[in-house]
Amino acid sequence: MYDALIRYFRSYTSNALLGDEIDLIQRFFSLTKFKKREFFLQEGEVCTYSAFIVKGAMRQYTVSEKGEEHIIKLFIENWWASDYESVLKKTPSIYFIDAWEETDALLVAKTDLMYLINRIPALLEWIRKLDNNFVIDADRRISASIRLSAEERYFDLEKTHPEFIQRFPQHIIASYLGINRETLSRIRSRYVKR
Amino acid sequence: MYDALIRYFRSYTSNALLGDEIDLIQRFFSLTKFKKREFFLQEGEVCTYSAFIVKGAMRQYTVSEKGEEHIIKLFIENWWASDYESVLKKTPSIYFIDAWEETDALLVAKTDLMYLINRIPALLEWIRKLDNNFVIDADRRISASIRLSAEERYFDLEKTHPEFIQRFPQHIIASYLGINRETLSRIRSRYVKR
DNA sequence: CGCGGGTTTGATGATGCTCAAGCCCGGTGG
DNA sequence: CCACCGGGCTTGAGCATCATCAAACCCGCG
Repeated sequence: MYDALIRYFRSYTSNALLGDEIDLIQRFFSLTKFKKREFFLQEGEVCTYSAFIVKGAMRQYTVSEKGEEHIIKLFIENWWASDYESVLKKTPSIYFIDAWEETDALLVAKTDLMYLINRIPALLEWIRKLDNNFVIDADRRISASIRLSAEERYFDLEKTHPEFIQRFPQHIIASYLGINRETLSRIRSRYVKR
Repeated sequence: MYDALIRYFRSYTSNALLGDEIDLIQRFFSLTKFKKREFFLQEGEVCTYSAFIVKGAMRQYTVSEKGEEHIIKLFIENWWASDYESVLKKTPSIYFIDAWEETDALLVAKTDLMYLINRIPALLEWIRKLDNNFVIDADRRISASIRLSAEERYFDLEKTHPEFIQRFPQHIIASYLGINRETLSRIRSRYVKR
């Protein structure tokens, strides 16, 4: 179970991970299973953990007064589910995070993760690269939302994250793109015809 | 001139900045002035510098085939103008960055900045916090673009970045929000009436 | 067989875009 | 001092895109 995590860390870093460092890491991460629709985080809570997904898929979303879900992130294997803002600023989250599929995750408390990063050079290298990737990904999505139409954003997602389109039902993808299910259905039907 | 930069770094870090560290920093940052509309980066170039804005304002945007500008970022005093993705991945940028106002900036090469971060603990602390802020800001904007209408996004910006609204003309703000100038004009006129 | 979750299709309407014209205001030059 | 110009803002008419509401369909599963 922890192998996946260690392999993941190694893939990010040129620094070696030593045996006792691996032990230390294992001590602070605890395996947790989520059933479908089980919450990892609910609106109003302060998020204090990050979840590394070993197997499964989760989603992060808001619920409007009218009860509409707006999905702002999707997570699958080797991703981290967490509300960054809430964790870092210790403020109540405006999001829900739940499991879309049955999910095995390794949870780590923020304070423990900080400790590990300070103590293990490989993890410092990892977190810096991860943060960079987050920024690049986020910038791309912002840029897409400003420049592209609904249709173009769908095809952009097909290029940048085909794994999402295979894995999640269409109405989830639609919400993630900020359009509604019927519109996405029509966009797709326009192109299936040829 | 360098005072602003040093003060800025200090505001981010609990680690002290020593005299010889300050000397080192000054050696790698060079003062550059930009006239209005002068480019810091053009589409197709690889971005190798970051610009700390001491005084002035810059913008980052794409130009579509039809010649429309889509502004994806605005920078003012104490911000960093740079194409993160191009810098980190060494890929040609899809963006232009130019000065909107006359601007004094301190430029640093990516490799020099890396060197400084490795050498000066206060700067490591700074860059980590900065990256975190970038992620939080970007997430907020993504979330806004999915959840909110054009009108709501404008009022959201009024809350989160009132300094932009005062500082930039309306058509720039409209582009930054991903709506067009006429629409923003109408949104505002609806509310001035009371 | 019936149910639940997901997708599709159609009719209608709101939101925001396009194109076109006019206005406002500060700066420049005759 | 006035005329003109450019940049920015506003307003209107018509249109495209996307959302909403409603209904039907599809399919895997108990």
